[in-house]
Amino acid sequence: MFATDEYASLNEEQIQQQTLTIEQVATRTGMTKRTLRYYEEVGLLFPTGRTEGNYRRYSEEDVQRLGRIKELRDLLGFSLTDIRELLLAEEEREQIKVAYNQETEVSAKIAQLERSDNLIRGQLLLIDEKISALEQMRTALRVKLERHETKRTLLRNEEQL
Amino acid sequence: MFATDEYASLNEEQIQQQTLTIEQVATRTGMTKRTLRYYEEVGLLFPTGRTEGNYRRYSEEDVQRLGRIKELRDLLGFSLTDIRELLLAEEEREQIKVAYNQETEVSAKIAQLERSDNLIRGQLLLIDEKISALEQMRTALRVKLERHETKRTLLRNEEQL
DNA sequence: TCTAACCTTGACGTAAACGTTAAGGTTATG
DNA sequence: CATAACCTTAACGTTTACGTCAAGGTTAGA
Repeated sequence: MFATDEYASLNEEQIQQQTLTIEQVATRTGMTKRTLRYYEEVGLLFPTGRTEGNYRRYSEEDVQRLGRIKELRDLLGFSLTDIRELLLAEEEREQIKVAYNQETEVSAKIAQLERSDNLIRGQLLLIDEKISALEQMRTALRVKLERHETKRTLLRNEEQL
Repeated sequence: MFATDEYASLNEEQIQQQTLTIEQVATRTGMTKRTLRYYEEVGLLFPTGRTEGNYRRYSEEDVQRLGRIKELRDLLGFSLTDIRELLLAEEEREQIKVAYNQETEVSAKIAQLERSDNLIRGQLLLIDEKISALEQMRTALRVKLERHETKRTLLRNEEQL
């Protein structure tokens, strides 16, 4: 009764303190305001709310999601379309989870889990592929460093003579 | 005397068998001819030779390099500009290696190695960053799979009752 | 030597991912 | 309540990484 009414007890001003303007989100995430609007345009991130005057208001969750998006974009080089699908897959899993919790029959519950697992395994394949390619590159570079180290040791011995 | 004249003993036809047309390279690498021409335009890959009539002729090395480029582009999501710089850094290391071999003074040789190492370490940082981001994602997904496995076991036990 | 099947260099087109005004509405603050 | 500072949508501009003709030259094979 107390926990569930947690938000109902907040007034306007307090609610506004919970949310962020587009400017605040932009500086916090290192993205531009244009980018945030664009991401909404292409269905990547809809801010949680809008003010009376139609100003965007972002929640902490929104900021989290933006972080995810940036990671997928910058570090992993996914296209925005790819990212949207990845995040959609996650949301789909969330839905499956809800359905799972509401399901009473055990065999149906197990089936939901299987469906979810398939989505996860698809993503794991993508990731594994990238990781092994990167590890190969890393190994190659490390081998070069080691060879240089060996050469340096030889040179220093030579110097001693 | 035999090994150094290896290529001089080949006639026109045999040389042509060593090289590949743009079409052949395209099919082999899974890229389009347009892409190959574009990569030359932006300074990413210059085919080893040209025929009398100005047709591009690619060597096996060229194909290797294209493979590298494709990997960096598709798997790691680097831009063509990034890739050009990465490959340039590698070529720079090659140059340092040559200078290194021609250098007689030990301290200078060691300095060359250091220069080369710095380039390598820069690339390693980039790669490590990407790998750890990917590993985090992988771990998160695997944890989910395990949780599902646990749930399944519980459900099956429940069924037995 | 002739011709079909290649290749060449322009040059214009396109999708993705934003950048940049422009014209006007909203909000916060003295 | 005025107004500076912020926000909105709309619309056109830009860069990257190619796709797609077009007009003409080259090559390989009968």
